[in-house]
Amino acid sequence: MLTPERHRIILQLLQEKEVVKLHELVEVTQCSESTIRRDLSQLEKEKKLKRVHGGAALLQQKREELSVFEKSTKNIHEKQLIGKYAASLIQDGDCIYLDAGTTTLQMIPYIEAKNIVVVTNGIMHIEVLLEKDIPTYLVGGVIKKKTNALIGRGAIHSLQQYSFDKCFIGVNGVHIDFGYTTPDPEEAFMKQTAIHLSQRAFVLADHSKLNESTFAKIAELQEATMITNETDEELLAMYEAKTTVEVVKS
Amino acid sequence: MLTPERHRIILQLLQEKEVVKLHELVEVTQCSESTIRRDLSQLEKEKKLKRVHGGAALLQQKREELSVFEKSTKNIHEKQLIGKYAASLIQDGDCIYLDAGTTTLQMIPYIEAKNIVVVTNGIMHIEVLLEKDIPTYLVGGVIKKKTNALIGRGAIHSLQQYSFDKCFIGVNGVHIDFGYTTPDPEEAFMKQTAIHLSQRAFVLADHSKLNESTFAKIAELQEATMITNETDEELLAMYEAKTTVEVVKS
DNA sequence: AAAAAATCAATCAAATTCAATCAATTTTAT
DNA sequence: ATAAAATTGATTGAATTTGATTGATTTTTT
Repeated sequence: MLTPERHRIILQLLQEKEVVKLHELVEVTQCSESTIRRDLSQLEKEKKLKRVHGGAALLQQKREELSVFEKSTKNIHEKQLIGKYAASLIQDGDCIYLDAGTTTLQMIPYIEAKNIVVVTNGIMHIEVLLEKDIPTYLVGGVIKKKTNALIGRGAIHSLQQYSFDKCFIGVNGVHIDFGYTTPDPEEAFMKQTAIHLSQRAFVLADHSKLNESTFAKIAELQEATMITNETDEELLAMYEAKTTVEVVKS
Repeated sequence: MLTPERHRIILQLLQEKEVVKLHELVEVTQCSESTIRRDLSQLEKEKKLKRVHGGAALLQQKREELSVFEKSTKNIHEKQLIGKYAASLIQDGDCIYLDAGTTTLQMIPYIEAKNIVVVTNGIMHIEVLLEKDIPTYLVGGVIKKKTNALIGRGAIHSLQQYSFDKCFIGVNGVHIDFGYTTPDPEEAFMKQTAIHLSQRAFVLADHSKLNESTFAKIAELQEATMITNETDEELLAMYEAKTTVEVVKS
């Protein structure tokens, strides 16, 4: 049996069943495990399917991408709620800065305002923004591999070419004494600069970030409006004494 | 049995069965393996079928369903060869500008030089560069959706912060009178600027680009070394009179 | 948490298929 | 009719594909 014939059979079975076991394929094609494994490897490389333990699975373009960044996002549901609310704050004609990070990424699907312009330092954001036909500017700079964010001198310089109606910033820590913090000083400086360039600044922080603090300071609490989903009244009151807090309910 | 008759039989069998083994064809036509092999080679060259190990397969035009990845790769093989050669020109410690586009994208897997820095305006390039742990800077600017390239005033300004040992530029047309050209003036200006910022400039152009010209001029032929895979001696001599040409052999 | 079972990637040698070459034959041009 | 060109089939060693085997990894069961 020729290679393309096996490939055709594999893909066809996959279309019908969504997932297919290696053993089934061995049965159907009457050739060895090794051969099927090699076929699956190749087809995976060609982006025709996704290998899984025990066989292969269909990959739907969009569902696949979603699951990738679903994996990368703990507390996805909360982040989605926060993102949806934050997106509702954007108004027609706004110039927006979207900070890199998974929380701000969640905003994009919910953006409905027309005629806006978005500047971002998040490479992952680009694809989703362009899919929604939102005119997008990317700041220049060095790419931080771990977070796929643009940072550094070049990024700051590039950012300072703009000014914004609103900016949306992700943080790793929110603390009553230490303010908003994040582990990387370079990233912190990026976020700080964006806040200073914006008329209004919003910090997105799900409740796991509250009362936490990390190495590098971004800004004082009062320099930005905090958007969170924490519902504990006592904690809330404490922060509300220092800054504006908007709470998203589930 | 005459050649056209064999060809007709081969194609007809192929239509019916989608794939056909060499041995079947030997049986049916009653001629030698060698003859059938030659037939298959020729029919493949005429784009009537695709040879595979053990026989031949129908080539479906409905590659629409295929991934963006594959669509983006016309002349992939030639581009890979050119890319591989271009990558070999990069030396340890170089500062490189990589223009957006599929040809320069093909270079990245073959880059072996150590301690280099890459600046690019191609968003697609980033993922591959980071995978190879190459420190990467992205220029800022507005994102052109169609080509995933960063262009415009911001991009130019961002680019001018750097200078390069070498730059590698993709073009759409190479013409003895009109020089290097590309359809979008904004992109042309980006490429032009990069060339001016580089000690040495290389233009990557597979042979389908030769003797073509498009709207916006990038540079004169002599402003960059041309890397191509065209082998026609006469054509080659014509270009070599005007600029340095490096030919990649397959 | 440990053991068992299943699945995996990597490697190997055998079998198949391949491209390249050459001489014999057929076709074509003169 | 003769030489040149093209086509053919056989042969060669090289390249590819294949199935089996190995020990490692993952999943399931105990």
